[in-house]
Amino acid sequence: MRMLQIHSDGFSYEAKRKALKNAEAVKEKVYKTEDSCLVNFIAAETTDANDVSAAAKATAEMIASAADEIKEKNIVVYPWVHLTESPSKPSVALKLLKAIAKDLKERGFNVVRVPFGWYKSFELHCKGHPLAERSKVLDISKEIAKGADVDVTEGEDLTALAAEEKSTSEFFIMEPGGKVTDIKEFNYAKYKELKLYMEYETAKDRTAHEPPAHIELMKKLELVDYEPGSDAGNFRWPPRGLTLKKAIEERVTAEMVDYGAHVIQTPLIYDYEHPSLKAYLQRFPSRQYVVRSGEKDYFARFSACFGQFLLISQAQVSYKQLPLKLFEIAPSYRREQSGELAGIRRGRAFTMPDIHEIVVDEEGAKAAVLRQLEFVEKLHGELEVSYEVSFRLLRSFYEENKDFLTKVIDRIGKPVMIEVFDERYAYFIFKGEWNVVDDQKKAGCLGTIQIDVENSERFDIKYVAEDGKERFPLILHTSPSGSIERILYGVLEHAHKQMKIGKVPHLPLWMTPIQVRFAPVDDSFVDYCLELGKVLDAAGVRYEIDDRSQTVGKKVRSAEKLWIPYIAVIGEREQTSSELSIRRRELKDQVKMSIDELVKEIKEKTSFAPTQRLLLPNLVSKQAIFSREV
RNA sequence: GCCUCGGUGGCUUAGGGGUUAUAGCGUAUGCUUCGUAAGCAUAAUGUCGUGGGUUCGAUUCCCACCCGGGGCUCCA
Repeated sequence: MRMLQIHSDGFSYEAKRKALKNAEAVKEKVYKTEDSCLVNFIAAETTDANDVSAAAKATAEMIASAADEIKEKNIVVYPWVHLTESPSKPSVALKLLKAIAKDLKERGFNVVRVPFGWYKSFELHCKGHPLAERSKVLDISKEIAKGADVDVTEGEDLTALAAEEKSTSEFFIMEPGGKVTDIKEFNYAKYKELKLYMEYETAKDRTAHEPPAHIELMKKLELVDYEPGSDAGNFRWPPRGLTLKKAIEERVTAEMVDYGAHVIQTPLIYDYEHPSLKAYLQRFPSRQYVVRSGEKDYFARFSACFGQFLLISQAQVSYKQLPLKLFEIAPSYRREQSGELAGIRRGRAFTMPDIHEIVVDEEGAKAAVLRQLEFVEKLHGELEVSYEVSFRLLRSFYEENKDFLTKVIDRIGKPVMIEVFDERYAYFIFKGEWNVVDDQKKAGCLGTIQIDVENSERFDIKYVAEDGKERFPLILHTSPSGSIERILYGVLEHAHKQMKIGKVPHLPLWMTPIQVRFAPVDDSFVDYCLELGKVLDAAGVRYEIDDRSQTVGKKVRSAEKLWIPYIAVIGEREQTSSELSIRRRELKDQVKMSIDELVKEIKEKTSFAPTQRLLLPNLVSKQAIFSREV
């Protein structure tokens, strides 16, 4: 929408002849007033078609505030297409103008709407004061992206926010066996981290004075870094970090394949106008990245739900295939508020392993939760971090399923926090969360299992039942591990906590980019290192050779600063004896072993993880320095 | 989005309305060929976040914007 506003002493027009076949019918072709008025020449643009009523409301608001500033009660709404180079269709323009006029009348202004689709003559007399001539531009698609203050039109459902506000919750701790204790009464002596997690969840003051510890670590270890050329909260992954990221992705994918998932890939951007997506989006305040393509706006997905739901809604699904699982490593985007961003704990771009499991009914869903618990617990264990579990349940579901919940908590094997809420503010009736607590006592949610009771209908996802009829299933939304970024955050924060209590920080061996570093004592042993490297290549062990011409002390220091778990100094002794001298980080020792024994030890400790190649040259002298120190 | 603190070579950082803006790490070159956390010497590298303003003069003061930290709100 583009608008030219003139504060005028008097105004008149005369409709001469029709410019459009379907021009408005006009009773009075002539209008004239001597009263002062605010004349608004308005052109509707293509973008306004995205949401005419929102554009109308925003425009009316602009006019009303301008009128208030100049204390004017008389408003003229004048269609004037020539203000824009990308006019909307006439029908959109007419709808917009009518809606603007209606809105302004409701605000108590005297409104004259000049007929649409005519060639007209007009006269006005600009008052010439500083506010008498103004122009305004509105791009409603941008306003849609901003979300908050956009009008809600017919049939839309924005009840989520309101429901969340008035929803009341009860918090308690449930132990294996089913014992329930109020969160304030519970004895946390043996459960320090659970206490921290509970305090975080229920705290009013979340003040932290230091930057999160993982931010410095992620740069120093050259794993991941901010990209200043992108939007805030978008990261770049140099090769060490990318190796780790892919190792985690492949690990989770392998687990999901074992679980029986259909592994897929779906688009990054989606059409705002798609009926199912529209209904889904309107349930929530919008936090999307908007992507403009030609005349249309798309949004970057904020989870894998859309693509997976659209794919499965058009697939043939029989009860025989249930429970049916779709899995995707889904790069996703959420335009979080700037103040919410915190390193890789919370960014605007993240990589979410996301599985949706389609089940027949609530019984099927509960059975699926018990199955999914297994891999969620297993994967979190492999991250070598401590975590706290919580469940959030709708009261009715909680009341009817206490036995089920007890079974779940028995499986978890330690006390968990329970929140029971009275009003369903989102699509789920059950949500499990696996959380890490960082050094700032803030919690970050990794894995999650949710039972979704409303999206099969919204996305028209059906299966054919035994009786040949189509039925809506329930859907479990699950992230087996949480986003890769969040995992790394958890791992690094855990390492930092270890450091603080005097332990050696480390990355889990299976994900660490470099498992072995060779430090030849001088140039002449580089060739022997290359030979040893071939053995590691064959075994799928990631290594590098520090072939820079430096002292051994300095090479060891460099490897230690990168937290490399196995450092092998290679010199005359090693070459002649074929025994390696290995410095093991975690055990803080130095042992003799053959290359085969080294391979065996590493392979045994990482047997559960798929082989991931190192994604940069093995020779350190050939590696660019991205953000590491030495 | 709002409040608040910050941004000085690749990184960490000193400084401050006025001559040529520090230092360490890293990098380059030369020497050193070294045995488990820093070998020696020399050199290069700065539009002091960006844009505008005040001033004889701005990296320093003011404004706007961008980026980062913290907080509020938020976290489908």
